[in-house]
Amino acid sequence: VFVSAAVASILHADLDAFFASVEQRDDPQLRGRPVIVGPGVVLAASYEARAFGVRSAMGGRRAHELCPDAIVVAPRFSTYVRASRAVFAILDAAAPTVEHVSIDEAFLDVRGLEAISGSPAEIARRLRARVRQEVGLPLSVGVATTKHLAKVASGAAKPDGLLVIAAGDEQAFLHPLPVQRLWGVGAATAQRLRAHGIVTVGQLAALPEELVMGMVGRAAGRRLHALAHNRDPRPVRAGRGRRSVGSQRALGRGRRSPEALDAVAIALVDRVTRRMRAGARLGRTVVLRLRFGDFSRASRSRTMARPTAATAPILTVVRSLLAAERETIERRGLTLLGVTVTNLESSVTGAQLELPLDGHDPAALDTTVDAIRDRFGTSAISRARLLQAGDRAAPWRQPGDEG
DNA sequence: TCTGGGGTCCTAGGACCC
DNA sequence: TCTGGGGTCCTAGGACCC
Repeated sequence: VFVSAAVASILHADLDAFFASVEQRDDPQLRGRPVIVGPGVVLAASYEARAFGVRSAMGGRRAHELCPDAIVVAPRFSTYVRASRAVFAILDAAAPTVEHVSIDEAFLDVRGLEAISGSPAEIARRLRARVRQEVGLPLSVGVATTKHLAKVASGAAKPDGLLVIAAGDEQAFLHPLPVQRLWGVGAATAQRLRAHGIVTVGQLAALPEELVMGMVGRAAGRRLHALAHNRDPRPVRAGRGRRSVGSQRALGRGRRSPEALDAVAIALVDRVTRRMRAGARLGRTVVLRLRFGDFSRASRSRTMARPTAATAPILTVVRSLLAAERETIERRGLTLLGVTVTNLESSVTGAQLELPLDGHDPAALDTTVDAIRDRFGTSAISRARLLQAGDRAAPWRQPGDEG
């Protein structure tokens, strides 16, 4: 399906400096002042702190040098999750198709809502006002014909702004921007383009696709060329599920005994499997992430015969992958250990098989969907909707399979 | 600047299958 | 004995994003 909206009706909603804004909301003394959510690496910086050059992912020491007067507060993740849920409740009520991208970001497709809710710009204005009034947070919104441009627009609208790129104005907006503003262009790709004298989106757009592919690789080149021309066929997808669940822990420089490492592994596996069970998800591939004493990285993975969310089999795999690296770890030291489970599928396939697929009885379907929600929680329902819509990509177990 | 924690997608080679 | 043409799945690593 190639979705290309004739009018700008895709919204990208993005909470400004999310963690830092929540802290300023809850402590009036922090308002108007540089706030860093830390300590250690900067998780979020208020706009007052950003004015001094402080950025997220920056080391705490560097941040202190740039902005010695910043107030550093410890993160309160459960408060952020609550705030995020309150915002998403408002977004979910505003459009039938809302794609949750991360804790502070979402796409909305508001096509066809003109008669009920007004123009996309009016919907965006109302969303911003409601989030401000009801949750107390600044929300920036970009409106455009594609997801990519809506995201670029919300970025340009920040802080606390709204920017609508009308159909037909795309190239004029896009072309003067630096290439880094394109989705998927980071330091490495920007450097490669700069080596060819390409700095702006306009310069990139002037090149034939083959040339761009030669500079940055096949897939990336194709995507960049399309984005520079504002071609982005990705539709807004309701409630897209996550593809992996992981947890990791930095270990510092000190040496750890195999027993201490095993204790960390147990804690990581426990965290990951708990989250999988809470989300009714099973996984088949276990990835062990390692970072050595010199900060080089490696990953080791193993795919199991059957998907699971149980602690024991996943811990067994993690232990065996870890044991195979023992010598390397002893030689080079270990500064980070992580466990990620991918190849996820929903654990509710048993219930899915009970759907009356050939009956087309809406009442029976509703009953089944309600039953699934009661047993497995709302996270299972997005999957059921996808299947209802005929999503062939969703895993579909055969009746003879176990589980 | 000595370094968090959570993710996504792509590439490439090898094993294996018909 | 040598080899076509099509494919899937797994593993490891890299770039990127918030």
